[in-house]
Amino acid sequence: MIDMSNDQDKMTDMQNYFRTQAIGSNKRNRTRSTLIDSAIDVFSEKGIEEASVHEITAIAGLANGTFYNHFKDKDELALASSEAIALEIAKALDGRMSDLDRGVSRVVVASWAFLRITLSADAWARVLVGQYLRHPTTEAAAFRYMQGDIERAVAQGELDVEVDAFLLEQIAAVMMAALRRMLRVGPQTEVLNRTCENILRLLGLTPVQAEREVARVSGHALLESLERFTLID
Amino acid sequence: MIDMSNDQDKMTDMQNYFRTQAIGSNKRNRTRSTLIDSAIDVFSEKGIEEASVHEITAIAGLANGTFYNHFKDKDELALASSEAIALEIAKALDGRMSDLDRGVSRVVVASWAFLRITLSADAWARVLVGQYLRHPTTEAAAFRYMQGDIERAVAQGELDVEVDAFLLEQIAAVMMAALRRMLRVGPQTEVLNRTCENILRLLGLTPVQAEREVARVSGHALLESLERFTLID
Amino acid sequence: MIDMSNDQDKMTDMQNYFRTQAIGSNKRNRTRSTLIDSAIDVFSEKGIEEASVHEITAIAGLANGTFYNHFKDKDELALASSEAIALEIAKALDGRMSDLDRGVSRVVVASWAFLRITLSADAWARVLVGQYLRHPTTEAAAFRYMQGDIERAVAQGELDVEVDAFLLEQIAAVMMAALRRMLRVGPQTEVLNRTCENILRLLGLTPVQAEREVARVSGHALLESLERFTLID
Amino acid sequence: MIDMSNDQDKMTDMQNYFRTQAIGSNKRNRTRSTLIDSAIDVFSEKGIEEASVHEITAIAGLANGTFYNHFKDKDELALASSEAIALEIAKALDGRMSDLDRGVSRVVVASWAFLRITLSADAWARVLVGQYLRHPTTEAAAFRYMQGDIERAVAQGELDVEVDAFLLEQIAAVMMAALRRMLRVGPQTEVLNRTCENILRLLGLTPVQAEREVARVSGHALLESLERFTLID
DNA sequence: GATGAATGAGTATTCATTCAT
DNA sequence: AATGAATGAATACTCATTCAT
Repeated sequence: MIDMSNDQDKMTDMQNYFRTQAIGSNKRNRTRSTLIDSAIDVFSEKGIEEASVHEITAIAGLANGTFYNHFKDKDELALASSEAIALEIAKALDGRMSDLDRGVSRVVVASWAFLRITLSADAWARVLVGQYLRHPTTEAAAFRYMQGDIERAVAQGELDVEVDAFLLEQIAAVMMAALRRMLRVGPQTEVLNRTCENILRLLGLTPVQAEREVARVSGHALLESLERFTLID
Repeated sequence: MIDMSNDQDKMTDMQNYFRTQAIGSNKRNRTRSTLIDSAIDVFSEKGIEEASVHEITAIAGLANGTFYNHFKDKDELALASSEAIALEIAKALDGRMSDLDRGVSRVVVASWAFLRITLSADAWARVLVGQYLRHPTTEAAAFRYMQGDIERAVAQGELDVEVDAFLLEQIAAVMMAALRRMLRVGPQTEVLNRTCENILRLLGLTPVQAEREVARVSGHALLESLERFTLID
Repeated sequence: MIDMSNDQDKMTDMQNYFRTQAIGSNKRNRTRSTLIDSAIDVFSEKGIEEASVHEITAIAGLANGTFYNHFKDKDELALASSEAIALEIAKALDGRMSDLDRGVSRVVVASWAFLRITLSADAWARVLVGQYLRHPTTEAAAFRYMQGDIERAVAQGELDVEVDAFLLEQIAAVMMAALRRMLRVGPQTEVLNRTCENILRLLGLTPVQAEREVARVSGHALLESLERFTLID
Repeated sequence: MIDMSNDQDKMTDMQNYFRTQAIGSNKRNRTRSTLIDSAIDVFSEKGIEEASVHEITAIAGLANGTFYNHFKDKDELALASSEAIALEIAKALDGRMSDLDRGVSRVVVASWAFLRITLSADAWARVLVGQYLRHPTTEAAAFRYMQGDIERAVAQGELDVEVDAFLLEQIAAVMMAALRRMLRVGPQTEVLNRTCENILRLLGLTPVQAEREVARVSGHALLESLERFTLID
């Protein structure tokens, strides 16, 4: 599932990611996926606000009007795009973490991997950030999958925290801020680590504990593998 | 616990805040301030994106073209508005905190007060949040005034942390997330306290220390006074 | 001597000239031609500068935005209009002069006819003049078709002249000046003849030769036919 | 009266030409001249159409409203500017040609000098061309001063031509076309000579005679001096 | 006479959306 | 389902002009 080659072909593949996934599906789904691919392309380049339906359909090689057979408006497409991305990432993480039991470690790995994966495909990151900035709470939902791992850690007696919407929003906020920073300055291990530590601090660990947890995981083969992670494999 | 006595008179005052401040200044400044007042009004109601120059000038009681004698475009006005707000808050805090020496306490008070003050004038909060979501880093600069207090705490040996852009961005992110939440659900002491604690955690305190610091300050007369704080007084 | 029977029916026909030509073509072409007809109408009435896109589309019976499906801006439409006119005139002349061999005579007939035809449709003349005044060199290209006839005359040993851009510009200049005059004072045989003579003088004939060449052609059936020339016939 | 130095200082001088001329005049005249200088500056750079009153007054170092104390609108200023230029050139020529008696030679020298002088100050040329393209007949009046020389030549029996408005317009047209060309490609002796010959051809000389007349004058000290002509001296 | 802030009519241009084909 | 021409509301922005100071 892991692919070490980051060559240009992969980039091309990323631009057709969902369309490729939809091969074999019915025509409606294929067209829909083509639109999402184009949307991610345009959204990431010009921002969601500045993107026009016309440009998206043009890049998709479809007619203007076709868009409206699939989406009510640009907002719906933006939502669908970011959800498709979030789902894809969640699926990838789920597969990889299946044999990881400790809730705290799962939180660290998931956070680290989320940031890392997203940045491997920075068009995806831009869309997630863009959608978050437009509708912070809607998008914070993208992190709700982490809720399960946090609650697992609570049940395991490793975290003492009330898991509520406010907490998830705070976690989403620091992750998104980290993502924005790395979209500007490029991926940085230090930022990845500090962000994970900050999340653990928000979850009630002391700085020392947080650092230890991140260190504990950072030698893990899983994260190593993610260093060269791309979603296409 | 929180005083929400935002009677209409106060609201009216807030809507003319900068114009009132500019009385006695020259005509150019008065008009400019009038535009900022209107902009805050419209921005907070419909969002910066959806606001039209036409509506802003109409509410200001000015001609459309007058806008362009003062601002290049809507972006410049949005920036000017949020900067005017941030400056005003900074000034208010500075005055009140002049006899508070402990850096950590200053950070808590400032954070608490920032959230509290902003919410007393929720139009201001909406503009700050709106501008933050459009230009997160530009606006994060609004929090840079906190940098001094953090560094004071470091110098006093109470914090052990490297104060860099990443840290300030993370703090801004949690504050803004808290602000957004309270703009939705209304001001809540719990959110104010938890947000302050989170900031202290990001600054390297343990959860226990953070809670103690917030508790220590929360009985303080200064915060009490802020309970009924409005900027016009 | 000149037939000015430009009855209203003819005028009406001229106002729909290109639209009429495009009947049978696809919708896109028909709309485009409709816009050109309207543009010629408005341009000739108020000048290219003063014409507004709004007015053009209103007269065309189309929506404002439709314009931008066909032309980037007013300049592009002005260019398209004058080119359509020039092409149409060139086609009309080409057909009529097919059995005229002498280069010099062709130059005279073409010049005379160009001025004459244009004036039969003075809206066309106004557009050509207007576009010429905005972009003299671009529009001078409209006269480049005359280059072939001049070179033919040179090959026939009747003219001794170097045909270069400067020469064509000078010829265009005198023709356009003549056109402007007649747009003010109405068509005049004397102006037509003197302009043709001037062109021949610029081409190197002596005044006597020039006069003789014009006289030689002026009894010609072709010119007679042009006396009552309108493009719809 | 002739100045051989074309250094940058002279350029600066040209930009203040009329203001400098007006030193010693009353304030109203000085302000008016300052406006004309600025107008020539802006008109020549962006074209008359694209120039704004605001920009002209800004460059003049005057307030917006001051403009309207001196001119009704931009058109009036454009006219005043081109007339001021034409008058200045006419004055310069008049002085230099006072001892030249032959009408034909005066026409050649005046034409040659007009083109040459204008190009020495190409901002002037741009304004004259710009104004000509907006109002061809108004500006053609600038050439009416040549009428006297032509009539002198007729009286001397050297030209056999009827001097009427049409003829003057044709001459103006070829001169302006030549000017436009040289504004594009730079001054060229060949263009100067051919233009003068063309004017003589329009005046009824044969090509051979025209060439001889131009050659006759071209060795003349007066033209030689104009090679390095600048208006400031 | 000069100032320059305010005016507001006027225009270009975009773009989501519709609908006949 | 897909097409793509047409729509027209919406908005930004310019700039000549006025007028109180």
